[in-house]
Amino acid sequence: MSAEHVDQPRAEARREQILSAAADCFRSHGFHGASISQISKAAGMSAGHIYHYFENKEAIIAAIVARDLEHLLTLTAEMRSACNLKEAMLECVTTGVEDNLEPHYAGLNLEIVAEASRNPRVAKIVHDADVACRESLCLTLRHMRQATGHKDDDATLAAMVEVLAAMFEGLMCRAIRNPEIDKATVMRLFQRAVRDLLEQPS
Amino acid sequence: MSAEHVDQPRAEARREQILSAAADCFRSHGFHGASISQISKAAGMSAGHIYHYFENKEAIIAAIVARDLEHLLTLTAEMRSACNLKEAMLECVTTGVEDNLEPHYAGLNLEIVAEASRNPRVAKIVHDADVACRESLCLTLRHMRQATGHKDDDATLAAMVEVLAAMFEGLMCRAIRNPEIDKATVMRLFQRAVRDLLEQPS
DNA sequence: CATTCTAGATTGAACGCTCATTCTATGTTA
DNA sequence: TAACATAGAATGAGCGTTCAATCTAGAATG
Repeated sequence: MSAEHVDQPRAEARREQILSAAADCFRSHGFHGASISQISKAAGMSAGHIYHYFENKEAIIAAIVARDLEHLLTLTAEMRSACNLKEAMLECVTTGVEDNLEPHYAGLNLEIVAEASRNPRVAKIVHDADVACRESLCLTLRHMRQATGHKDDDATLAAMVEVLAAMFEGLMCRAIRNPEIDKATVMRLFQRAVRDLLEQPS
Repeated sequence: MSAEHVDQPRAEARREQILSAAADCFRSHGFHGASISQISKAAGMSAGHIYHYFENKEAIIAAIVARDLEHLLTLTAEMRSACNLKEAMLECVTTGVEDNLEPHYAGLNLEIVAEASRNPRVAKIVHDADVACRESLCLTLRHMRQATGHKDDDATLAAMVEVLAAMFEGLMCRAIRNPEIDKATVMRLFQRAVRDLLEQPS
């Protein structure tokens, strides 16, 4: 009974295959516009077989959302470890701006947020991930501010996180609303705005 | 043949009735999750009758999008006429923050942007409206900056508009990702960030 | 004034299709 | 052989859309 036929790696690979195909379909047709049949074709398997790996379509949506937000969590964790070196932090802002201006990234993420505004299951995943991100960012920020001699109360710190988050997330809307955006100039101004926010008097 | 049975006001009212019902349905189920049958029930008429006023479902979506963006256009126009009085402009920021933090407003608008990322017809409406908004805001900004002795080139001005827009639109994401957001403190910090951006050296 | 006429408003059933999901049968592998 | 992987047909519900039939209210007519 040693191996006992678990074959987890294969199953996990199959799940990933489905999720990756689903992400593509969701990107181009939205959560409700994409059908199981479409996803199954993109994943190279039959429609029925999908149900061996996911209970239903909503479970696929939830998995996509969770997977995407996990990525965000690792990003904020990376940022925390890099927050002491000013150049590392500036680089974080740079790649953050670039990522959020990427139409593919923006499209799927906005779909997720829109879905969270009406689907309680997705909402819970999004809320929980956001709490974790905010806490991580808050710690990073407090550290940084104390190092530069500022002393902020919790509410102010939390609000700084909110404004910062709004700026980055707003870029996703901009990427879609204005496809001809001048990334270089925006980047320059954006970095200055972030710096001003982080260095403003308490 | 004087009256000639045009009855335009009635038809227009009926169209509005459908659009308002559709907005509700789209808000709570998304563009593709809401069905014509749902919309017709919410509008108090039969499903078939909807097709006397709209060619198909996509035309309803397009009308909702156009209607919403028209509202945005009048807002930027109002802002232009108010930009000289500092207090009027600050008030614009205040209501702008409040509006974008409103979950109802945020939900429908994010659905629109997400749809624009994949539906060319909606994308065109959104792009055109955004061009108009940016131009209006750009004029307002140039006016304001010149009055305070700054001289900016077009690219910088356009980038300022982008960062400003990103900040406001990002609030919609924040409203949904963090339902317990501390509006008052965010408002204070947000206003300061906007002021810093508008007064920064060229 | 009473009537017919008429054209738009409105309904609700019907159509063809696609959806998400289930089920059964077969293939594969160890 | 036993257990899992997979396909593909079947199911019933719901979709967007069409359409023929009815209603309604004002204009025209006598």
